[in-house]
Amino acid sequence: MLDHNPLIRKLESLASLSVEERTLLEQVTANPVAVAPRTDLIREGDPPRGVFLIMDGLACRYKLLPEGGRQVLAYLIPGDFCDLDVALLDAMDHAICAVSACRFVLVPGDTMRCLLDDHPGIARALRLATLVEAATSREWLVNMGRRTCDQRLAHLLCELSLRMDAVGRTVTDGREFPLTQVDLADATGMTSVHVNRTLKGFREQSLVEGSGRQLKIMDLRGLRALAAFDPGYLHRRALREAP
Amino acid sequence: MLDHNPLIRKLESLASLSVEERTLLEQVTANPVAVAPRTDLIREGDPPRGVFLIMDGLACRYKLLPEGGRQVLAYLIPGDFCDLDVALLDAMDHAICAVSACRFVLVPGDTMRCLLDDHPGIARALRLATLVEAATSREWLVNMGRRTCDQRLAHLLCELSLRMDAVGRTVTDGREFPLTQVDLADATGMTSVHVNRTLKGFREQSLVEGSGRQLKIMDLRGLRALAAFDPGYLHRRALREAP
DNA sequence: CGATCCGTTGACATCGGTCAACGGACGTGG
DNA sequence: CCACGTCCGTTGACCGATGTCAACGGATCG
Repeated sequence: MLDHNPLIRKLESLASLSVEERTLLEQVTANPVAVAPRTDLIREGDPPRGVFLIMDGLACRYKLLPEGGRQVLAYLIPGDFCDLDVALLDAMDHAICAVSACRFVLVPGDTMRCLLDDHPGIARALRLATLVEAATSREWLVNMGRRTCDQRLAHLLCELSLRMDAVGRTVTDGREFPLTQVDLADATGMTSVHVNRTLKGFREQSLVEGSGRQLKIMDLRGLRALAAFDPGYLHRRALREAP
Repeated sequence: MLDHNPLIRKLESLASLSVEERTLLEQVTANPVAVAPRTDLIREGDPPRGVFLIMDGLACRYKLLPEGGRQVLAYLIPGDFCDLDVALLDAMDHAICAVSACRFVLVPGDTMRCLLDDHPGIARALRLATLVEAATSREWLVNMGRRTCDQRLAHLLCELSLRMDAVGRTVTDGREFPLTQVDLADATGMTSVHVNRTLKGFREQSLVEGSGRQLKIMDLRGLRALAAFDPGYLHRRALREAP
């Protein structure tokens, strides 16, 4: 019963949807836009134009620093969306960028209001998903504040592989890993040089194989142990007893 | 026209409320509960019992690590509340603790639903406040990932002083600073030893005076410059041109 | 064919953590 | 009222994890 539509698949894992609700979601997501890797969907300071909904590929939220650095704040995978109520703000406080080639839908504020106000099942699932994103953001904070670089990187890999697997888009099997070492560094508060060294260490411990687009997780248990990864914050019962 | 009720004061700064809406909020917040410093309002793993609404004092969200560390995820000041939709989750993924003596209200799920569904002005303001909290959480991520310890600590002090001032509860005037150096360390991913050294540096540069409960910000501009503090993420127009 | 991006590696510097000790403030119980 | 324990702030000595700088090679693309 796994839907091919990542949004519906994700929402069904969080709440049950009626047939009409599913149909409505199909309609809303019917005509995604494709963009090339490294395309900004929206930049910091821009007025929000609606809710971005990722249908395919990998995107990220990020902020640039005056001194030139970049901090990745979250990865958005198929089925993810940016804040439901962005329309209430007059300016984005961060940017959203396609990391790999992406397909996405831009849902206008009116449509969102309709989804949220007139469709309790959808509203419930969307709000739940938002809570999970907030929890993920908090977990990243723990990661940055209290873990070593080894652990941070391992944690990110665990989270990414788990979330991607959950929408049927495995990326850590050695064929299509979408992140460069610079991306990993910007997400974990590390240097790309140190990401490289850390991955080398992982390879020596047989935790991963390959590198670049061929990165492959060989020992998920090992990575999880290293990172003290506890998937509870993702609030997916199905994931708690995942391998 | 500044209300004494911190919730109403905060929400009025985000959206306009009708007279009935204000009255309703007065009712909801009429009987706060007082707790001693260092009391947990709710712990990680507990089922949510409603929405906590801070009326007085300072609280924080935090997580404990298996290895024994603690990461503070956010500070909640008067007028702040935890996630509006927590009722949808079956377990808290983090804890909430009173840092100083606090007064708070626990708003039941039903009451929240009523506030959100039947009172558009309140709903709008509450959702906006939630977006600001998410933005703050992201800014903390930037802080942890891309700034030096000096900057991190300065940034936290700037944010705290700005937010507290906005609800009329100045804490950085040398009389009632509520955080210990351990608290500051747990929030910034530092060691309390290093917080101490960093504050000493701030004193030597005349950025602050005193320490402990007497910490006093002497040169807010200097701290802001050091931290590259840009209050835009707080989305308060009134704050952008603050001193 | 040159430019560019990305991964890789080595040498070196340093920020910030660890460990340890101490003293003052405060509260509590005898 | 005193003695003690505890929490918090403070400081010094030490060291290791991680950043910085620099160079190089392979892949990809126009």
